[in-house]
Amino acid sequence: MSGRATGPARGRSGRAVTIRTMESSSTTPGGRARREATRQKLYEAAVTLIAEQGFSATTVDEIAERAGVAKGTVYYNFASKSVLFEELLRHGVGLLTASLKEAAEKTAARGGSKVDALDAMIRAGLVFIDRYPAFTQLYVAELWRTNRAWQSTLMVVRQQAVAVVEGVLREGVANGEFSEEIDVPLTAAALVGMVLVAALDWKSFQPERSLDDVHAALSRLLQGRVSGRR
Amino acid sequence: MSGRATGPARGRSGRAVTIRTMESSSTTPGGRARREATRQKLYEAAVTLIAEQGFSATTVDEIAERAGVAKGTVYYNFASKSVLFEELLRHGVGLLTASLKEAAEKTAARGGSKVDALDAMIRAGLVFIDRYPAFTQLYVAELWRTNRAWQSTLMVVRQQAVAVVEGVLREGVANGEFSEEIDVPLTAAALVGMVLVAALDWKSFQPERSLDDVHAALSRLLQGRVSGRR
DNA sequence: GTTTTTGCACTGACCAGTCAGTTCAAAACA
DNA sequence: TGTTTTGAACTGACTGGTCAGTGCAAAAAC
Repeated sequence: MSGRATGPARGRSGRAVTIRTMESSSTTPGGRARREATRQKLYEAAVTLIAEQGFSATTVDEIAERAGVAKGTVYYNFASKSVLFEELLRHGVGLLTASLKEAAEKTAARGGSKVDALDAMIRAGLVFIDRYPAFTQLYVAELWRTNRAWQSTLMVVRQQAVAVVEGVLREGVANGEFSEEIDVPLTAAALVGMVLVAALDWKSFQPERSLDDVHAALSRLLQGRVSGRR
Repeated sequence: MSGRATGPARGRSGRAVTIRTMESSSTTPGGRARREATRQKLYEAAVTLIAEQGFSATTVDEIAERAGVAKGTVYYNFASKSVLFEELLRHGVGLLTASLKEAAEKTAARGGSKVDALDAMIRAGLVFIDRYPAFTQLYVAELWRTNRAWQSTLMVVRQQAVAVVEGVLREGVANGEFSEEIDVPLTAAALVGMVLVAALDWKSFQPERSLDDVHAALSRLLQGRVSGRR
């Protein structure tokens, strides 16, 4: 409604300094919840679009439109498109890590074995992917890229998640439940990959299958019940 | 011959055309072979750039520059950037599929079990990824995307590769080597994922490890020798 | 009163794809 | 043999369009 009746936009000559109102995520008694809601909407819009098309092919205009928000609002809330994406990554992996940890700890509290813990984490991973398929998709697509701005963010965040699996494997080796010969980092990566790829395939190519079905198949593989009858 | 009977070379706006000093290129193959060589150079340039940056973030100018070729040559050889990429995908997955098939067949000819065949295919997969890490990276990054031009190409090509694994699993079920309860497509996807993710992690985060090391770790997982001592 | 959002015009950089012109190996010719 | 012609392969400046990010005043929310 407003806008631009008077005062021509400044060209190159009068390059005005960007005056961005303070980011300060600190104490904002005013519309803290409101701002948070806007950011959430932007995350949700961005995650699906970027999962479908990739980061570069997704425009800020699209994100704003899908979030039902003005483009200016995107830049009021995030310094740039990349920053929005990085925070999205951090947020998403944070959820996953917490979920994995919880699964491992609950199993331990119940006195379960380490295989049980791994199994519980597989399920937690599947539940996560079931709930946030787009995020998972986007994460996998970006994980092994190099030369991108958010590369370091991604590494940190990846390690947090994998470390949870590695921890359980190491405890299992320590208490004799797992062979001492297993390669912890490699096995952890393989397990994560197994779940990731199986789940993405599930969602992409046979979405009618139930989570329990998929979980059972992966459990069987984990416990070496593939070879050998029954 | 076209134009240029008189005066210096001119572009359309009268700007003088740069006359490049000719590389003598005495060993240049002429005719068809030359074109094929150009396409090969373009594939190689494109595969690494797209693996690093993604499809949309990679420009045709970059690809041409890295291939040591003019931009126009890209469009002389491929209808578009997408077509170049699609042919790259087809070419790469073709190599992988052939390699997996060969591994399975050789094992069968040797009278090996189906687990042996799976193990041989794991190794073949690792060898492939070891040789073409950039292609693998790019493939994984694009596989679960939707709304992209090459979506259908990707599906076809994926199915070719996974089908080889599924075939071995089915044969194993048929001859009683594998449990009848296993879910063939899901298990195949999980196995592929296990190898893919473990290998990409290997290449990205611990490239000093030997292929045998990685293979041993995955073999152990396949044969259920993780839980249980020794 | 302050913070957040809106709406939209605007800029500058970047980029896919085009096309008039150039090169050269091999075929046709002398 | 040497010379001319042909046309597929290649070149790179250029075009038309797209998009991230800016600027700002009014309005809405708090």
